[in-house]
Amino acid sequence: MRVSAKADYAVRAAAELAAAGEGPVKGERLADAQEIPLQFLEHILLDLKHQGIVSARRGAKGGYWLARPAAEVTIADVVRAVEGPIAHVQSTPPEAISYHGSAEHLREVWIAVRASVRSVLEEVTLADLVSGELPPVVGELTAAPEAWLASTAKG
Amino acid sequence: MRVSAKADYAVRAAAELAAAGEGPVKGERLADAQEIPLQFLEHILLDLKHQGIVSARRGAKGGYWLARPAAEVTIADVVRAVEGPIAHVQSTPPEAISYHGSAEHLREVWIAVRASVRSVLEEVTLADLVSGELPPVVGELTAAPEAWLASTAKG
DNA sequence: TGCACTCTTGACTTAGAAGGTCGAAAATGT
DNA sequence: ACATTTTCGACCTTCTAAGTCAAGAGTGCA
Repeated sequence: MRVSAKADYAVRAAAELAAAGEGPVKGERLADAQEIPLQFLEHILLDLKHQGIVSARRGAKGGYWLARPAAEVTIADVVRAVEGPIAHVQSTPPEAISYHGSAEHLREVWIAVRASVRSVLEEVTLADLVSGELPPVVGELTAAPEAWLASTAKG
Repeated sequence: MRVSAKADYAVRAAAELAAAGEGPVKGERLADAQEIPLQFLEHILLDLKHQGIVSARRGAKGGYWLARPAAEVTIADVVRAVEGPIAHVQSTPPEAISYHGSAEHLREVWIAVRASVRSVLEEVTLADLVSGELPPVVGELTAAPEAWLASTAKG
């Protein structure tokens, strides 16, 4: 249940592209702006290209840009492009696992976890992210002070 | 954003212990009941012991049992015992990361993700899990048909 | 005491991900 | 046509996840 470096980098790079607007942006500029290792970033951008999230052109005036409008790309799209499906259990979608005995209802729990993650990541678009006008669900979840603490009351 | 085999196994073993009640249960019986590799499971149970979630005794009448009542152990406790903190980004708690430029608001998004995961995992106790009477939040999140689909409309 | 039983611990193996290096391919401007 | 710029993709190293193996140490019973 952790967010990989790859996913974090991918979203940051995509945000930078969303903010840049139309023209192609060089990988090096993205790497500088977000302090991401350049070579690693280019692998990530390649993944994003294969998933149709960014486009790229080589050569002197080349670079990367968003293949779709920033308002139509969600953070979930970006994360899935580099990490694969969200909230899989043992590399298997939770609805495809059958639990036995006392753990029978665990499937519902994992599905609820996936749904709750999706409720955030599929609502926030790159346009929301760069404008800072995040959808209501984010505000509701970050309103409670304990949301900002590393550990909760129970430890 | 995936659930490790270790975490899944840990919750299943803990559920089995919760269902078993008082007496010590042998590792082998847990492994059989939940189809978990025995040697791997015993490493996991050791983690759970170190975190004070289970107790153990060696010898002929030995085995494992829950150190606390099943209604006082949440799934979040179990997951944290084997995976470490929930929803960390690049092995760092999201509130400790500072994002620059266009990605400035990404921190709020990751914190919202963590809060949403916690809202499920910290609500469900082992007692809830074995009885099948899951708290309302799970029912709400699993009610929508798309929660049960591997991919959503947008892909 | 001795012994069978079971947890405890550490070393080891394998597979894949994280992160980085290098050379080739392709597009642009002169 | 040619040099420059930048993406593209193969390869390599380090680290973690997942799982195995074998030996050590406490517990109960005869």
